[in-house]
Amino acid sequence: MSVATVSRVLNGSKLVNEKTRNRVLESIKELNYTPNAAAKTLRSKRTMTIGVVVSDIEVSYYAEIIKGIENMANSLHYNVIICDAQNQKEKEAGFIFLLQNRTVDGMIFVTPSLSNQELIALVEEGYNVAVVGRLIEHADIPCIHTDNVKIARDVVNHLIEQGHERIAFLSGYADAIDSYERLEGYMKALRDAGLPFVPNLIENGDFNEDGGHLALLRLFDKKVPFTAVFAANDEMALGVYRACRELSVSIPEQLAVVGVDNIRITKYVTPRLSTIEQPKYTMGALLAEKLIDRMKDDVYRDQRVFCVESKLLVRESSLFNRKQ
Amino acid sequence: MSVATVSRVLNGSKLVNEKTRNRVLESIKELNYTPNAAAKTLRSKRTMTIGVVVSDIEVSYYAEIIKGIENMANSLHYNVIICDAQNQKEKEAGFIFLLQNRTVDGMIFVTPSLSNQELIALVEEGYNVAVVGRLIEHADIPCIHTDNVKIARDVVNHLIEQGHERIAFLSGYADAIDSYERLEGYMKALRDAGLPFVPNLIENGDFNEDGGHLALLRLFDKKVPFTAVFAANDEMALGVYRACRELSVSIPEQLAVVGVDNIRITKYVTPRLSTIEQPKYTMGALLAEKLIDRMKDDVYRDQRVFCVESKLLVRESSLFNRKQ
DNA sequence: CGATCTGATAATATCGATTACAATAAAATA
DNA sequence: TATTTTATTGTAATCGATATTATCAGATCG
Repeated sequence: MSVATVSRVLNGSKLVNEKTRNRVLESIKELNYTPNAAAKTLRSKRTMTIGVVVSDIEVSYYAEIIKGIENMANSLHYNVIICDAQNQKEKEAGFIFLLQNRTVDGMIFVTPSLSNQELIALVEEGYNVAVVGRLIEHADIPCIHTDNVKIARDVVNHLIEQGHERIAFLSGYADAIDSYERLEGYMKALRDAGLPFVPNLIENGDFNEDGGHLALLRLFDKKVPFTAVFAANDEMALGVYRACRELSVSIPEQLAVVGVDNIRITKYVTPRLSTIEQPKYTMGALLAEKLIDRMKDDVYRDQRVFCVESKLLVRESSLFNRKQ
Repeated sequence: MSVATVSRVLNGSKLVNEKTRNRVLESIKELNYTPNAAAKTLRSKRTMTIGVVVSDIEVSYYAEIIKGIENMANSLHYNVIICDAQNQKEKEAGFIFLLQNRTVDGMIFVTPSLSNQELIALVEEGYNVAVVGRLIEHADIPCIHTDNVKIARDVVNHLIEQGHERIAFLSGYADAIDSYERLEGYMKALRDAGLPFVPNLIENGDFNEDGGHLALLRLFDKKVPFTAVFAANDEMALGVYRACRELSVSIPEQLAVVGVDNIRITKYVTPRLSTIEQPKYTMGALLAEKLIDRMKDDVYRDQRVFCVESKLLVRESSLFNRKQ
């Protein structure tokens, strides 16, 4: 029994006699042998690991995506290393370095803060990269994103149907692609309905609760009338709730509120928050699958860009029809 | 410039001439060189990685602990691999196998489902193991836990002060150590206050919302009067809220509710949930520090078991004094 | 019966970093 | 100048698994 034979047995080579194979398997059990991953990796250049960089795992939207990534990867015999930047941009660079260092087989980015340029640079260095939440053109990067324009239109149309005519929009970071696209959808829906676009009804936030809170306070300060708020995500909508509580504004009677993401808390606040449900888990799983796919075989490339469907969930926070 | 010299430079050996060192450093930059982690590990037998097995990362209580682990580990130049069993017991065994396979330098367990026996077995196999949330006697395992008896007493005493005399207790899994110890504290507090212990006021749940919901419904079915509920954790308390909504029982007027853990949602529900705050982040950080400590140096061993302080946060869900 | 082929196994080079030891050059000393 | 020290650098073994090549029975064939 040489090391080679053992290796053959472990890798299911058929060039081993049945008797020898059994003898090897027995010894393996007896000695409680586990192959050394480092040695394997050193030789084969494969870690069977993919690294995931996420800007903040506490954002339940991201957490769900990562769950999808993880389960799919595991079922394909890959392991996942999660790098949580804890909302600190500067940490992300460190994680990328770490992942390069540990030579993961691929990386998935679940973060808005890294630029397309940076991702493309990684690809050019030879890494397998995939990204959630945006569309990168002309690069060999699997992408999964949602139709943000449609999301915004669905929300605004719903509010218009409820009789609202002055609808505020709380954007996220002004430079985030999500913010931009949602603003676009917001404007389109207004235009389609023949409603005026009032720039004063737009406020920027930061996708966090505090940002939503401040943004709404600024909005009230302006004394521009409005009866509904479309928050770029649920966290900001929670900030709106807080502001309304402080100012004794009742939701939905005085102000209708709609968010995006369908995070867990939306079902626990009073009134329950209307929001947009996205197939987060599926997004993660699908992306992981596609990434692993192209790591295996770099000749055949099927679809690279995926756009998933999202759905409006109407709850009490936007159910108060002004038309009647 | 030989490989040895380069290695010496990288490892900060002082056996290198200043000029050579600079020359090496320059080349490293120029070639964009990164040392191969697999080779390093193969040689040194150290991965500079610790594995964390968590029963369910979505439980924000655990998530916070893990954040503490991660930050501390990172600051000590260790990486962390998080293994989320997603509440599936059978997954945990697989993860342990994975961690052995990847030869992490140490493992931290943030899960109630693995038995002490199993953990001790790992230690006997030579792994460095640490555990959150329980106390393991006579084993070389750093532990961090809270004084569950005190937690329960604090809660029950608070309810008694509010004038409650018939206080129900919704336990978690009957066999979980937390359940058992909290029950003990509950009984002690009643006894100390000269109140009777009514076995019918105890119901078992599963530490999840649904379990709390069902447990409370069962409690109501019994027709045993009670004016307050001590839920073994916040998730179960949320289940209580749901049951009360369905049955139009008002909190806190008809029923006072207190939970444990101070998860985020507690501040968003109406009324806000009284609960017990535990220094989750610190627990994680401290445990990681201790584990890494003993991985370095297996001669000196300082304190192995830590018990952290927790604190009652009184909010509206238990603020309705019956004495007046 | 010798030559060729085949199936099974052993030997060995390799991956990249570390490290004990050897080698060399430069400096210090006799 | 010869010799010893010291400082610096190179050589080669090593970690454990894998892939390629070599080896060696038996089987098959002319």
